[in-house]
Order: sequence, then structure tokens, then C-alpha cells
Amino acid sequence: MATIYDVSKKTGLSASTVVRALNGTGYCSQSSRDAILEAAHELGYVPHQAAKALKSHITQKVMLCIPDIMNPYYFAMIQGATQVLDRYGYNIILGYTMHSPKKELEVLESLKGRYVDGLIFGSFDYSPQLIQAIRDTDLPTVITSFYESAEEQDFYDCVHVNQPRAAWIATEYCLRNGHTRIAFLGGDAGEQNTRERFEGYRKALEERDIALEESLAIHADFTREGACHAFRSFLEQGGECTAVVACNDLMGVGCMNVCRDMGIRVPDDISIVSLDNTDYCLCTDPPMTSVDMMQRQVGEEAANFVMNRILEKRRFQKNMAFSPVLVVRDSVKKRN
Amino acid sequence: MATIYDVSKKTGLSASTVVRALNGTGYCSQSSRDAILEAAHELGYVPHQAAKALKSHITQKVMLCIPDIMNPYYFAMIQGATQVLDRYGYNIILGYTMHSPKKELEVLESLKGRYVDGLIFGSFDYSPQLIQAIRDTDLPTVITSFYESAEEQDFYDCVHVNQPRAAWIATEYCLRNGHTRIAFLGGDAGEQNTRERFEGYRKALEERDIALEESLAIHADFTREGACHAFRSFLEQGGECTAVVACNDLMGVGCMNVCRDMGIRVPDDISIVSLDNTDYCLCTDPPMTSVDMMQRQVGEEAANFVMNRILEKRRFQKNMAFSPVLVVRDSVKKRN
DNA sequence: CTGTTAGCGCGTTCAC
DNA sequence: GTGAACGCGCTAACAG
Repeated sequence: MATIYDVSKKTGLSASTVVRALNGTGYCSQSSRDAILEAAHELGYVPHQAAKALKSHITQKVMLCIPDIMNPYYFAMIQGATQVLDRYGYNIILGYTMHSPKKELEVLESLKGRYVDGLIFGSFDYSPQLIQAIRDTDLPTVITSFYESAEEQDFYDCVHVNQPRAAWIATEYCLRNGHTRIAFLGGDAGEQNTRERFEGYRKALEERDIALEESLAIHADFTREGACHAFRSFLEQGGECTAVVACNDLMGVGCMNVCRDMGIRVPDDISIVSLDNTDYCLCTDPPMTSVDMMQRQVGEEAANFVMNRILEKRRFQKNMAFSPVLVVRDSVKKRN
Repeated sequence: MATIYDVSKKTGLSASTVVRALNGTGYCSQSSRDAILEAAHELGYVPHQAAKALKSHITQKVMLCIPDIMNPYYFAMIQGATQVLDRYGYNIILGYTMHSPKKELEVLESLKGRYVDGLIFGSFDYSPQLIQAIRDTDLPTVITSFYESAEEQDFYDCVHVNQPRAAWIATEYCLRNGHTRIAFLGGDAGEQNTRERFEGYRKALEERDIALEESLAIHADFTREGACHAFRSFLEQGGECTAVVACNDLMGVGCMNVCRDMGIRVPDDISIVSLDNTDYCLCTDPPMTSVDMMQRQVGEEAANFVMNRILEKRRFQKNMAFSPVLVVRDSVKKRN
């Protein structure tokens, strides 16, 4: 591997001149610059990243931390973030926390090794402990959820989609179509994510003076299999509803699977709305009505925000909220 | 951020003793070790990755290069690779080549900056130029396809699934079920991936003495939208078939979409088999019969192979081929 | 068993 | 304009 010293030797110029020419920083005559650029090219010189990072504290890497790689929710986000970071010459390091708080803390701890310049962090559940761990990394960070801190914070930004509103939109759409017995299919009730979405569901019902029924809240685990199991149990135990709000597409698909297996027609017997609007919605029959959670945009803006903090050394906080958008397809029936 | 010098100062021992204690390399008395470990813990010492990499040439990172983040084909592969690498304390850097040969070369060029220890490289099309570029990185590499070189090679391994066989299995399954007019829905005919799969399709027909019909080979682009468009054109222009072998699930779903829109029943009117066996197959109605391409296993073994090269400094070549497995669901009808 | 020393490749003074 | 010299934090001889 060629170093600046090889270029230096080849051109007869000093190493520091080589650096100045290559980085376009400081004085360098045109002729020297030309000679250096040519020599560097011939030698296939590429700066050694570790050396550069050690000296300049710039790694050109951002960690993108997500709870679940197999969840399609994150694909568009990864894609959006990747494309923006790529424009800045930045690479993504994947942090995979496997939906585990313990693993999340481990990953954050490892970040103290300073191998990234910034962090985009997605979690299902922002505990105070987690926020503290994020703060301890002392890294420009964007979290893809909204976490209001008690204190004035200036170490992280929030780029997120209004979760309660997404569930509200889905529920309200069912209500508007004449449904009143609407089941809520969510994840673990203890997690922020599910709590927020449930809140939107609750609010929509309340606004229309429809009593919340404990038994209509079904808790699964954000997977298709889990939803199948939970929704089947619900029905087998005599649960009745004319519509389901599923907290993600995977669970919406699970519902559809159960309906098909049990001979229940969608949307004639049961209507289904899910949240996420991934490509899964286009595979089902009927195509599934879903609330777009703007994942690509979240990924893009999160990347823009970290890069802004990194490059401009911005210290004050910026938050951005996207409003989710209902995408109507054919899985909801109008009742009279 | 704490350094070994901080630990050194705090314990009164020299920096090298600190290193020996921390890395468990070389002599160090028990009492010194205890003092050092405690001090390191108190200071929250984490070794600086860039410094470590500069000195030891170990980055603890592997690049995983893929052509398309939104293609579900790769999710399981990423997941498999991530989990194995995680066990070794290695991180994944995502290389996203956007299905572009130019971008592939750019990414490989950047790797000369030595910011990873190894490379897992997926491509739709291994050109000699690409292979040369991979060789030029001089990095332990695994490609997720089989590329037989003219020379004896020792710089990369192949972990892949037998592509012609996958298409052969899909086609043969249709034939076994009495179909003879079987359409082939592939990607760009110039790409290795499509060529290989077409070869399996061709062979299956040949074995049963069924003439290959030019017009039954439909070329799209591996996306759902592209497949919709191509398959619809095929039908509208009078194309006739009783079965379709789609080169990936996305395209299989596209076919199903078209059939639904045109009032064609699956599998009664047209049978569909796809390759990949991602979760999309479980969303469709009927569930789609597909050939499992063992992506998780490919990811896992690819990771094991790179790690083996990195840690054991293995130089000779190892190749591993997985046989694809047919997963029968309900999208193929038996004809008599 | 421990400490001193000398780089890894690069960026940044600071003299010239 | 240019080059010499130093240090980022860590590792690996080597001498003690």
C-alpha cells in the first residue's frame, strides 16, 4: 500500500507538501500539485483511514443502530440514510441490537472506541438509562423517535414520525367507515412504541365517544407469526370485531393469514389497516390499506441531521417530526 | 476519553504494562493486573480503534457489499452475516452498490484505505474486471456467487447457492405437475444471475424434450413493478402459458398482481413458482411456492469464511455451494 | 515481571 | 512555497 512517503519519494517533494496538495489545504504551486496528483494516481495512493482518523478524529463513518434487521420497516430507512451519507463520503456501520436493551447498551459502550463520528439510533423503547448511555457516547446523535428530556439537552436530535397520530389515522379511518368494534393489535404493552400507538387508537375512539374495550387490545410481538398466534387466539376465544388496526405490516399480514385460514373474508367480514406501508401491503390480496410511516424520509433526514452536527459542529437541538400518511387500498370495507 | 496513559498514571505502572494486562498478552503480576483492570474500569477506558488499527492492522470490521438494500433477498443474508461476525466482535460496514458496476468499482477502490479486514461481496454480475478489482483490494474476500477463474486463485472464496439448479427445480416442479408452456420471467439477459437461472430452466425443459420457446422468456429487472409491466405486456400481446417461473419473489408477486388485476386465477389458470422464498411468499394469496435460496446460510458461511481467512491467515481457496430447496405452497396446480 | 523506546501514516505547526 | 519535526494512542521489540 502506497503512503504519502512513497508519493514524496517519487516526486522529490516533502511529505507535508504532498499532504497539502492532496488535501487542497495550504500553499502548493501548480506544478508541484500536478506532479503530486499524477504520482499519487500512478501509485494508487489512498490515504490510510486509521492514520487519518487517529490524527484528525474523522472516521467518515456513522453507526446506524436498529433493533431488527428482518423487519421491513427499517429497509427504507437504511436505504434513505445510506444514500445521503454516501453523498458525504460517509459509510454506515450497522449496529444490530436484536430488540434487546442489554445489547443496545453494549453497542453504545463499544462506541467509546471512537470508531464512528456519529450515530443514528433506532429503538422500540427509550428508557432514561438508554438515553443516558447515548449521552455518554458523546457523539452527534439522532434518535428516530421523540424523547423529551427533563433537562435542556443539546447532544441529540430527534427525527421521527408522529406515532400516536399514525394509529389515530388508522383508527379514525375505520371509524369513518362505520366500524365501532375495532381491535388493536400491538406489541409488548410495556414498550414505548406500542404505548404511543395505543394512545392514538384510544384517542380516536374517545373522540367519537366509543368506549375502550380491554378485550379488544391484543398484544403480540411485531412478527407475523406472533400476530397469527395472538389473533387466532383472540378469535377462537370468541373475540369479535369488524376491523383491526395492526401496529405493523407484518402483523397485518398475520391477521390476513388467519382470516384466510379460518374462512373469514377481508374486507367483507373483517377490515384490516396496518401501520408501516411497506411493500408487503402490495403482496396481499386484497392489497392492504396502511399508514405510511415515512421511513425513507426519516432515514434521509436523520442522516442530514447527523452530518450537520458533525460538519457544522452544531450543538443545539433540532427535532423533526413527519406526519404519517394513510394509503388507502382495499382491505377496509365501508359499513352502513 | 481515557487512554492507556491515563490508566498508567492512575496506577503508577507503565503504559506497556497496562497494555499487557488489558490485552492479556505478555507477563503481568496478578496484583498489577487487578489494579490496572480496576483503574481502566473506573476511567471507562475503551481502546481507541484508529490507534489500534494503525498499529496492529486490525480494524475489526468487514464490509458487506450488496447491490440492492430494498431487495428482501439480502435481508436474511445480512442477518446471518451480522450474527456470526458479532460473535467475533466484528462490525459490518454496509457497501451499497446500487446495482451499478461503476459503483462497485468505486467501493472496491475505497477499500484500499484499509478500513476493513475483509470483504463479503454480492453482485449480479461478476465481470473479469470486477474480479480483478476485488483481487486488487488484497483483502480476504468471499463472493456470494461462483466465479471460476482461469488461474489458480487464492485470494477469495465462493459461498453460493447453485443458481441453475434453483431454476431447474422450479421448472421441473412445474413440468412434474403437467405444465409444458412455462414462461421464464428473469432480469437482464446479459447478467450472470439471469443467464445462470435461464440455463437451469432450459435444461429442465430439454430433459423432458420440450422445445424452448423464445417468446416465453420474459425479461424484466428484478423489481415488482418491472415484472408487472413485463408480464402484463406478455399477456396483452397474446402470450400464453400455464405456469411461470419467476426469478425472484418480487417478480413472482408482480405476476400475481397482474393476474389478480386481469381476473386470472392463480393457480387455476396460471401457476407461479418463484425463487428466493422470502417472507413475501407468505403474504400472497395463495401462498407462493418458491425455491429457498438459503440466504441466511450463505450469509453465515460467508462470514465464517472471511473470519477464517482473517484469523488463520488462510491463503488457499475454499468454496461452498448450497443446494436450493423447493418450498411447496399453493400457487402451482397439478394438470392432467 | 516491568519500563524504555520506536514506530504505524497522517496532519499541523513552525521555521526557512 | 516548502520541509523538518512532533504527536495522535497503541503495540511490540528490547533491555533491564
